[in-house]
Amino acid sequence: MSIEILPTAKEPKRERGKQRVAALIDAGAELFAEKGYEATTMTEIAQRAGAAIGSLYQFFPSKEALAEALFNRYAERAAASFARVEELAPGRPARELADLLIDYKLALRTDRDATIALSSSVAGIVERRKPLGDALRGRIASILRAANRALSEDEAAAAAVIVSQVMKIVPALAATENERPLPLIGETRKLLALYIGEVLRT
Amino acid sequence: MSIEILPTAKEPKRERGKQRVAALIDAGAELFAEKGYEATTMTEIAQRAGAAIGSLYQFFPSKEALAEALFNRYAERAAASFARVEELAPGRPARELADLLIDYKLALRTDRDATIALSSSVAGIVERRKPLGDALRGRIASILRAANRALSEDEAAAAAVIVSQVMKIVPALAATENERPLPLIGETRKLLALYIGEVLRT
Amino acid sequence: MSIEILPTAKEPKRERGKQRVAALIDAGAELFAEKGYEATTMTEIAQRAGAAIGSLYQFFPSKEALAEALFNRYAERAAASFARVEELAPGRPARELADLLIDYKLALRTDRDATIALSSSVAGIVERRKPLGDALRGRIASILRAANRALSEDEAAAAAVIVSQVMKIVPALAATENERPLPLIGETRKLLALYIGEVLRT
Amino acid sequence: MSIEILPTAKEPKRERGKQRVAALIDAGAELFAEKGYEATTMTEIAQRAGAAIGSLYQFFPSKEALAEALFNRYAERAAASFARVEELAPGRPARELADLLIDYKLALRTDRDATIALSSSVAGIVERRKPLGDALRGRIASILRAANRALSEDEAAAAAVIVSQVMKIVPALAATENERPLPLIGETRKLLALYIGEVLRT
DNA sequence: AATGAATGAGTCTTCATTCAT
DNA sequence: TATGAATGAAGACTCATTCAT
Repeated sequence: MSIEILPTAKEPKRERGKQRVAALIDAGAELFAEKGYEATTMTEIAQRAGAAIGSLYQFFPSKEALAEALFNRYAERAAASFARVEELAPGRPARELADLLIDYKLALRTDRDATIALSSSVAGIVERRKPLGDALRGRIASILRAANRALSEDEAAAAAVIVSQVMKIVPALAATENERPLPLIGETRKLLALYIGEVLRT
Repeated sequence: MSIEILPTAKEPKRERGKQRVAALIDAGAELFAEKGYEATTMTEIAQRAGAAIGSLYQFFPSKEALAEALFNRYAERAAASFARVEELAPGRPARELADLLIDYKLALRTDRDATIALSSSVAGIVERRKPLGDALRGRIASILRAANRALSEDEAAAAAVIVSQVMKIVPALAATENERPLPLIGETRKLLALYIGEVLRT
Repeated sequence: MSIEILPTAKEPKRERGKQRVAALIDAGAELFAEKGYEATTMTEIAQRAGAAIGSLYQFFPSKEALAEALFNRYAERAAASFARVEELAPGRPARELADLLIDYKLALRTDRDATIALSSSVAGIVERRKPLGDALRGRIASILRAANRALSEDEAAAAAVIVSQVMKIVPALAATENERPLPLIGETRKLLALYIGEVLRT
Repeated sequence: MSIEILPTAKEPKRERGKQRVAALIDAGAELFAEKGYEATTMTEIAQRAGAAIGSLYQFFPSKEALAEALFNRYAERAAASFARVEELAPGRPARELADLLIDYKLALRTDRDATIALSSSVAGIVERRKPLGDALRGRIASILRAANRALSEDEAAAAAVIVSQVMKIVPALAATENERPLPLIGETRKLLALYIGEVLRT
C-alpha cells in the first residue's frame, strides 16, 4: 500500500501561460460539471479552452492532475470565503447566521458542481475531500459553540453535520433546473434558521 | 406510455433466468455504486454475477439497458414503499410525518447509491429521473396539504421540494462513513419535524 | 524500490487461441528483430499476425508482456537445446566441442535477434537476461572442467566467458548480411576450437 | 562526396557554440547509451546538456541529425585511432598485433555504446555503418597480408572478419558489469593472439 | 541567439459489443 | 443457450518539431 505520488501541475513561467492555465482549469470545470469526470475527454477540454491537446499536457501531466488543480482552486476559494463568514458570525442571531452560511454556498456555486463530479471518480480527491469537509464542519461547530456556550462538543459536532448537509441543498436546487430557485433558496434559509435557532436555544 | 427507443431487457422465460437477471442487476448495482457507471465495465459486472459476458448481453442488449433495468427496479420499489407512507400519513402530527419520510428513505438505502451514480451518467436516465422526483414531490405536497388545508398549492409545492431535499440527507449520512450515523439520523428527524411543523402551522 | 509485478500473458482456453498466440509472438519476434522494440507498434504486430489490435491485447495485456512471452519462449528453447549439447559433450576433443557449441547457436538463430532487441529496451528483460547468461556460462564451465580436470573453477569460469562471447559471433555474422557467411562460420569454428584446445591443454 | 539528404548540423561560428555543441553531443551519447535511441527524448538531451530545447534545435535540425553528428565524431576518432595501429603494426609478431588491436578498442570504449544504439535505430546510420566496418576490415586484412605474404586476399578478408568480431568482445565485457573485467580482457588478448598466430602461420 | 510554450500526429491501451463454436 | 474470443472505435498521453517572444 504505497502512497501514490502523482506528478502535479507545472507552474507556467511566462505570463501567457498563466492565462492558459486558468482557461484550461475553467474548461475542465465546465465540462466535468456538465458530463462528469469520466465522460469528459482531455481533447474536449483542450478544445473548449482553445488549446491543443499538447498544451493541456504541458501544464497538467495527466487528467488526474488537472482534476487535482481544479480541486485545489476550489478548496482555496472555499477557505477564503469561509474566513469571511467566521469574521461576521460573532454575535449574530440564528436567522443571520443561516443567511451567512447560505450566502457562502451561493458564492461557491460555480466550481462546486465540477468538484462534486470529481470527488467520486478521482482517487486522490476522494481522500482529500474528507478532511476538507471535516475542517468545514469543525469551523461550523466553533461558530455554534461561540453562539451558545451551553452546547457540548458532541452536540455542536452533530449539529454542524446537519447544518453542512442543509447547506448542500443550495447547489442541489440550482441543479434541479427549477424555474424559480429563488423562493426555494428563501425557503432553505428558513429551514436552516429554524434548525440553528433550535440548536442555540438548547 | 413511455417513449422507448432503446431496446429493453428481454424477459427471461424460466425461473433460472429470473435469478440470473436479478444477480446481474445486483452486480451492476454494487459496482455502479462502488466505482461509478463509466468506470464499471460490462465484463466486471458479468464476473461478479458469475456469468459470462455473453450471458449478460443475452439479457441486456447494452450497458444502458442494464442501467435502465436497475433504475426501473429502484423506481418500482420506491413507488411501492411510498404508497405505504401515504397510507399511514393521514392525521399524523409533524413529528410522525417526519419519521415516516425518514424511514422511507432508510428502507431504500441499498439501491439508492447505484441509481444516483446513473442519474448523471446515463442519458436515458437523466430524463426519467426528473418526472420521478416530480411525482414524489407531488405526493409529498399532497400529504402536506391534507395535513394543513390552509396551504396553497404553491406553498405546498415549495415545501415539498425542501422536504425531499432534507430526506436526501439520510443516504448522504451513510456515505460519510461516520461511526455514529444513528444519532445523526435522529438529528435529521428533528430537523425535518421542525420544518414540517412550521409548514403545518402556517 | 518495489518489484514491478506486471500482468503476464493470458493462457488461451480454446484451441484456436493457441495458434493465435503463437502467430502473435512470431509477428512480434519478426518485427522486433527488424525494427527494434520501441520502433515496433502494437498495431503493426497485430496486422502482421492477421489479428485485430484487440485480439493482441486479449492475450498480452501490454507490449511488455508480449516481450516477456517472447523472451520466455527463447529461454525455454535455449535451455532445451543446450541440454542436448551437454548430453553429447563428454569425452569429445576440442574441435568437436567447438562444433557442438557453434551448432547450438546456429539452431537458435531465429528468436535470437528479436530477443537481443528486447534486452536493452524492456525493463523486465534486462534483469532476466543476466541470470540466463550466467547459467549458460556456468554450464559451459562445467563442460570444460569435465574435459580438463586440471582446470580451477576460476579458470574455467573465465574461459566460459570467452567461449560464450565467441559463440555470439555466429548470429553477428548472419546480421552482417554477408553473401558468404558459411566459410566465416567455418572460420569461427576454427577460432573456437583453437581456444578450447588451448584451455584443455592447460 | 557523400549523398546527403538530411540537413546536417550547423557549424557554430563562435568558440562558445563549439562547447555547446560538444556538450549536446556528449549528452546525446550518454543518453543513447543508457536508454537507447528511441527511448531518449530531445528534451532530455537538452536538459542534460544544460540547454533549452530550442538551443538544441538551433544546432541540430532533427534528432537524426544529432545522431549523425555523434556517429561522425565516433567515425573520425576511430579512423584517427586506427591510423596509429597501422603505424605500429609492421614487423610485429602475432601477440603484439593482438595487443595493438585490443588496445585500439579499449581507447574507443566511450562513444562506442552510444553509436551501437544508433546503428539499429537510425535509418541513415544503418547504411553508413557498413562501409565503415568494411573499411576497418580492409585495413585489418592489409595488416595481416603485410605480416604474411602467403595469405590470399580472400583468406585475409575472412580472417579480418573474425578478428574484428573478436575485437568486439572488448566492449561487450565492459557491458557485462563483471567485477573483474581485466583478467577477461587478458584472456581476450590470448584468444586474439592465438587466432592471429594461426593465420600468420598458414 | 536563446528560450520555452504550442502543436498535433501517432502510440499504447480499454472496453462495449458482436459472433462463431 | 452459454461461452469467451474477436473486433475496432475512442481515449489518455508522448514527443519531435515549430515559432513567438
